[in-house]
Amino acid sequence: MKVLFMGTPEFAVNTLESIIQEGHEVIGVVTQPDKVKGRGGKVSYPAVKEAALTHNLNIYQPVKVRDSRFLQIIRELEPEVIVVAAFGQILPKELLDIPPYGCINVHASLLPKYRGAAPIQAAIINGEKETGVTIMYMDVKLDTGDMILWESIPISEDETGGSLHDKLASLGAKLLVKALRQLENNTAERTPQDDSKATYVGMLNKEMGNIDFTQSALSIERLIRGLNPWPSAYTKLNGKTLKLWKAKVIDISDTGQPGEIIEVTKDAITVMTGKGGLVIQELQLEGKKRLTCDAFLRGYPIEKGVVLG
RNA sequence: CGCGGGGUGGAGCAGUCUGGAAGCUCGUCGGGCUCAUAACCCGAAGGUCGUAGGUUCAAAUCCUACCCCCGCAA
Repeated sequence: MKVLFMGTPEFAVNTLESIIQEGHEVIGVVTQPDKVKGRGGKVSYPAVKEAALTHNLNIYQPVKVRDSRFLQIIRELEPEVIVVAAFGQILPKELLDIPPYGCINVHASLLPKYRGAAPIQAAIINGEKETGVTIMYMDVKLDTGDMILWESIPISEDETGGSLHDKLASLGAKLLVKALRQLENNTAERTPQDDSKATYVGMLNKEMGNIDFTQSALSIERLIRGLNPWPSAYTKLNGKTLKLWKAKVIDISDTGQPGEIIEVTKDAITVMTGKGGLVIQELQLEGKKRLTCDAFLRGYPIEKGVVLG
């Protein structure tokens, strides 16, 4: 099929590659404009653009896809189907109506749960036992379209946002290709979402990683995993940002205030929370590398009684 | 030219301001103690102090350029 692909970050790359491998004709790749990123204000390309470049595909980077000139360009490409994966812009109805087979989307959750921008991390943070990927037809509202295919995977005890992202990205690619086949054969089904069960999650931002130690150790631990590797969960130690990368919940009775370091051994720091204790196993001080707790303590002695936050 | 921290035996750090013998906490190896140990005691190996120049009698330390890692911002 003649496919127009729309996507931006790493998550979408798997899907793009799979479509190419499957032998479809990718007539164009639409991605977000280049942005100034990184230290020193260097310009970097979206991951999808990098991939598109290596395959010599036509690349479009409209600031707004709803721009009429851009819509005209798309019409002239005459795509049979538009595949969208983590693109980052809302598609207007005029665009959705262009391809005869419609616009289909790869979404990293089991819809109607976790509609929106950061479903992968949300599933971990909320302590879900499983999550998955849904392939659906797009409509004008956000992630509300009829579903074609979905598949679930379990969330393991040590799952991080990064590890789950990778799993779902490859699962999503697999399912999307399968859905394309069904579209071609006219065997794709439409299952409406149960809107009454819908939940929404917003974009990830730095602020949500600021650890509130009055929360339970359980939910803090999930936050740490969910926001790993980005934007990461953090607190403050002696005025400096301290990122927490790995921790373990322990059941202890109340001693000390939330955020207080109640025990320091040679290779672990235990912090009091609103409910239970949190044993920090891996952390990173501002300007420093990510370290295991024992390595950190060798060069940065910490006293019991110090309060984080 | 976005702001800032840093690169010192295998790990994490001190030492740099005020040039003058390579240090600390661990790890590793050997020995001892012990019923035993991740504990304790004794000893040993292991370093181009990011790279290249410069200043100096003398540079981890001062000057110049470059490379790499990291936090913020985006």
